[in-house]
Amino acid sequence: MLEAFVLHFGEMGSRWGINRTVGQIYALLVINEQPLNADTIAETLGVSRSNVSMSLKELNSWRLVQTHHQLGDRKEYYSAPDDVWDIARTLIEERRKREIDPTLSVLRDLLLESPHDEVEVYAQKRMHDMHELIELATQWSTDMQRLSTGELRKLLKLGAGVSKVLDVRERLRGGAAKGGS
Amino acid sequence: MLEAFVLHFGEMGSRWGINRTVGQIYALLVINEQPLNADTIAETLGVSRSNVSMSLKELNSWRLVQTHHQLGDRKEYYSAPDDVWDIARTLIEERRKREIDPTLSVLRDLLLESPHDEVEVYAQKRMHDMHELIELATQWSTDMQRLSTGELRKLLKLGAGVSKVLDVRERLRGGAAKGGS
DNA sequence: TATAAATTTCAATAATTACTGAAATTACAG
DNA sequence: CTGTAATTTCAGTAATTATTGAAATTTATA
Repeated sequence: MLEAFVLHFGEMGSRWGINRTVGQIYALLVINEQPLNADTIAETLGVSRSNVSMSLKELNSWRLVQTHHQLGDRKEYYSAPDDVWDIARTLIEERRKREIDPTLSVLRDLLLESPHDEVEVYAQKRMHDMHELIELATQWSTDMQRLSTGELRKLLKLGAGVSKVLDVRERLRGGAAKGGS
Repeated sequence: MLEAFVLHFGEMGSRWGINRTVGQIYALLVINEQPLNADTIAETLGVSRSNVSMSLKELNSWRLVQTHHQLGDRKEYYSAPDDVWDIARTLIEERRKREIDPTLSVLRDLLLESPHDEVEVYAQKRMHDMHELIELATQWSTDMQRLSTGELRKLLKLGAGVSKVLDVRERLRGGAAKGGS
């Protein structure tokens, strides 16, 4: 069972541009209550000690692992946060910093250039749309990060139902006017 | 400018487990108003014709491209949807089908097994949390898919502000009772 | 149906990415 | 400090993934 879990997340990781071993190590940390040391991880997964070292460094750079020490033991022990929602939050935040923000920056730069022909005019129109979409989604996600796990859970559960609530609010605010925030 | 855009999305793609050429081709289609044929794409990006063929097949399997024909021309012409929100919707939906759903299925299966020891008890607790999180996020996202681009835009703009609106609703519904849907 | 254009497939190879073991570095108890 | 355990680095190698060109297949037209 533990093995199936670890293997699956190794696979999934590699589909999302995360290397297999990194995925497996994190899966292992997530389902282990006790923090693990690098040697144990290497032995459990059947990979080299140096691979574990590099992978943990990677996970650490994503701020996904916590380190601990056991009394009278010089080894370092690693664990994942207790709350999976925290893990998700960190993952999203880091991915934003590393991939989304640079993309927005590229788009902004290209939108500042003056188009030289019709082709570039259209290209900029598309870039503008993309920029708006990504900006909105990012802002929304950043906003959500501030909510407590409980509030977030409630909100997600409501799903598109929110839309109805908002309609009500709009009507209360007076007028059938559409749009505008 | 077109080049910078195409190159950036080639890079980004490869970070997300999408191969560079596939990313570049799609970027090219997105910023071109006119549909392009495979030869033009190959020439523009400096890759082989066969690579373009395979990449388009891949994009097609993600339902991200539309094909067209020009009168008196046997070549096939490819384009991306007009609305970038549609592109995002399709991308999310496909990724759900291919990656999220299988993961949920694995988690459900493992949760049905009876734990043999304390270690597995804890592992299942974590799997349960993960399952709940992914299930909620997925359901929410599926829900959102149904909204029109306009509604979606409005909702995202509101961000965590929704939370306040919901508080109001809860109070209206009577009682300071917390939780529940 | 024949044929020529267009597209796809696939085995070979190129390029990239992941992994290892050995050496170097760091951390720490005595 | 010194010596040892633990960790990290890194050059070499293994494994994977991407790309190509040639051959096979499909498609459309006459």
